Amino acid sequence: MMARKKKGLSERHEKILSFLRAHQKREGYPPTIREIGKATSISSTSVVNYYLDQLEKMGKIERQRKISRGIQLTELNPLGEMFKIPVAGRIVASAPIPVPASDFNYFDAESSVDIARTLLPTRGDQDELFALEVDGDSMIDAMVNDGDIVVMKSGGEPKNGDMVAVWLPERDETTLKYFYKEDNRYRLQPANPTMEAIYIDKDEALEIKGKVVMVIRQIDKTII
Amino acid sequence: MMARKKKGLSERHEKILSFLRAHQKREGYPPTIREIGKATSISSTSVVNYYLDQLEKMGKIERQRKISRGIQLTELNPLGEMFKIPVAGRIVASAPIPVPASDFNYFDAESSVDIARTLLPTRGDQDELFALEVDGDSMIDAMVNDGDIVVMKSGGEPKNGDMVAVWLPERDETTLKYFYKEDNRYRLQPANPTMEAIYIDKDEALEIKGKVVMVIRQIDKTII
DNA sequence: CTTGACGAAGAACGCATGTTCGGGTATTAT
DNA sequence: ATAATACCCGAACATGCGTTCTTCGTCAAG
Repeated sequence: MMARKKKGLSERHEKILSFLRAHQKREGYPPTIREIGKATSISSTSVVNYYLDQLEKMGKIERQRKISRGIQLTELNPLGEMFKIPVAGRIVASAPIPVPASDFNYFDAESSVDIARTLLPTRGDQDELFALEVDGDSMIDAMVNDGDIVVMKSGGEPKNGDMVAVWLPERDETTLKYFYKEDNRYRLQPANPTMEAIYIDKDEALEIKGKVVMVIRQIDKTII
Repeated sequence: MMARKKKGLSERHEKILSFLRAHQKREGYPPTIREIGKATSISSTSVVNYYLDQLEKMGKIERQRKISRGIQLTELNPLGEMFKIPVAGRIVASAPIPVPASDFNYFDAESSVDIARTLLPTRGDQDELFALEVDGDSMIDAMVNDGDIVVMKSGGEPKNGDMVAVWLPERDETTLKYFYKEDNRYRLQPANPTMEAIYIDKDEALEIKGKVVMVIRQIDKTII
């Protein structure tokens, strides 16, 4: 008896949208007009169609005319927005980083993490990405803890300000630091601002193993 | 002239599977039998159906009979792989946490992060999840830095060992700590093992705003 | 050679599903 | 009051699309 002419989404719009979400998650494919009708107590397919047209104009959904179940939520990233990144191994301060072979095209599903594309640096070959699990507390000066997952990108020259994983052969040490090239040396700055930078002479060996793109800490890993 | 009776996946099986993957990613809904046929150079729908039946027996796909486009890959987690988590605001040491209203069913696309379900705690209402962006260096003792994104879960009693966001009214302070209930006090343990715990008497006020589920640090946010 | 399983077509059949149309009833504007 | 909207049926219509039936060629075993 009301809720008319109220601009924005009406109750039916909302119900349809949430049904679309639910159905897609539950079944893996979009519903038909009639299914939407049943779920939202709309008896006529034409009314559903009427609302779908409105939702499309509002940009909430996208429709493929003439094809069955051709309805997608624009908000819902059509799966595929995800990137599977292989976990190449563990990273410890006392050992070099296990950089994966350059030709890993398919990887074991067991050892990979899924990251949404929206969280990854846009552009750039994401095939060069790999991940490492941090072993031990030795990276604490980089604000990285035991069990954290470090996503790295191999290849490419590090720019000033990049966080990189470096292997210092003369110290037998792997470390994560912000990288700065200075006149006669490299400055490796810890992420933790309360800690001091270390300096590496230009003639001292230094191997940049990759650029750190992201750090993930899963605190509650409850299974079940 | 060969490839017959070779158990396992034939070339056609592979082609169909990869087309299913591609189509789902590209269009957001499964293809029809005829579309599969066209894409894999199979002229007859019955042949496609023949292979689909085999793939279903092998457990590679799941079919909803009689339903158009009722084909799903089992490999691909049928329940939307990704979870959109609303970013409720920023978290600072000097102010309480902005916990979102309990009835946010739809949220602005602009302020949300996508997290793969595989990285989130299984089970449990994921509707209670929300995210906060860290403002400033004040959470360094929790190994959390400026700009990090903290994913939290509201509701539920904190268990010993959980990392929680607490608001200490008597100190006007928000902090992230591991939570331990001890005899006459609460012990709030920093994530950084080199730092000391703080103790809160049982009669001192303490508000647990949520349980920290995940911390994400995007280091390279390069756009384009 | 015959038989049967397998791979493949093509066409017909029929339910599934999007589209359209004529006809309603409120609410609001003119 | 009349007209203009916005909402809402229900039903017919026209494809879309899964299913099934018939036929055919090939290969391996009996």
